[in-house]
Amino acid sequence: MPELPEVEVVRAGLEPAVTAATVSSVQVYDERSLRRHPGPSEDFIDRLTGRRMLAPQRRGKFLWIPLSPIQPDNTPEALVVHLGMSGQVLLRDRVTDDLRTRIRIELLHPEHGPLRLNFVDQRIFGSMAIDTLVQTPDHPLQLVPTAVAHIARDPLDERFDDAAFFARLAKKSTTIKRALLDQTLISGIGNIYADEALWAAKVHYEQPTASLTRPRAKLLLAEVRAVLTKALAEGGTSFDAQYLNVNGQSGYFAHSLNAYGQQGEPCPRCGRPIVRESFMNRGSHFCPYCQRVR
DNA sequence: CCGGACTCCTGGTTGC
DNA sequence: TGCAACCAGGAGTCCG
Repeated sequence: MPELPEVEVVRAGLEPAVTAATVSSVQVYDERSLRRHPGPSEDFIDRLTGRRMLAPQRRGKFLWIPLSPIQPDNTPEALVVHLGMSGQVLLRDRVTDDLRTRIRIELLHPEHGPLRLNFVDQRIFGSMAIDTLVQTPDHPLQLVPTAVAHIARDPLDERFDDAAFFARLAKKSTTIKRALLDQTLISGIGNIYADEALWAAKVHYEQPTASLTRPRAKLLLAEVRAVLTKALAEGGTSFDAQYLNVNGQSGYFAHSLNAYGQQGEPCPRCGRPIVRESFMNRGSHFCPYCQRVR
């Protein structure tokens, strides 16, 4: 279940390997991984083959690799990757295969030579697509894929507007976990880090956003950043020097979780049992004593 | 605007 | 032991 830290680990791992590399060939083994590509797989292959890749970018859980334009006046395009629930982008040498590879992209890098990207995805909730890049409304020089245009900046983005976020929270009539998972409000947070940040800030997942005091909202945002930053630091430590095993799941369960999946276990703060409740078709894990609606 | 239901999907786990 | 039912959830869509 890759969230912001896992996706950033993938982005950072891909950066030195794909930047300035040229796509020599593309194989699509499962068309379902192109669900979000506007066209048949032949179109995906045609538009990607021969293109040169630029530095990978990320917003929230979306990752994209801008492609060098064929003509200077062409509409800028990018290869957009979403890992969904189980997606991985594995950076390999030219002969390594991986089980459940849905799409393979062969690259030639001017310094590193031939490389291969295996897009592996067990559950096929993830996808690859070629998309056009458009301006972001709040920054004329920054481009994002059209599929990402509605996604809010993430809390580790230096242009994330804390005050605007608090103002939108106060105006909404919804509950806080729903808001944290709303990628148009704040991006990059999934079920695991939502539960972890709420636990750390002692906020109940059904706390109405409008009644969350400003100090508590500030604390919650700080805990969101702390949880994401800590996970990022732990996930970013397992790089292999020669061939980076860029793995969306790496380090995921290595870090200690205080609430997520801990139902029945003692709350690390008060010792009372963590409870799991069903919410939004997923589990919400929390301490009923530490985290109360108020 | 809001929330609930539904869709996509497969492999590990649970239950009979 | 074997097999079916269940469960996990990110994101989009549709509907009331």
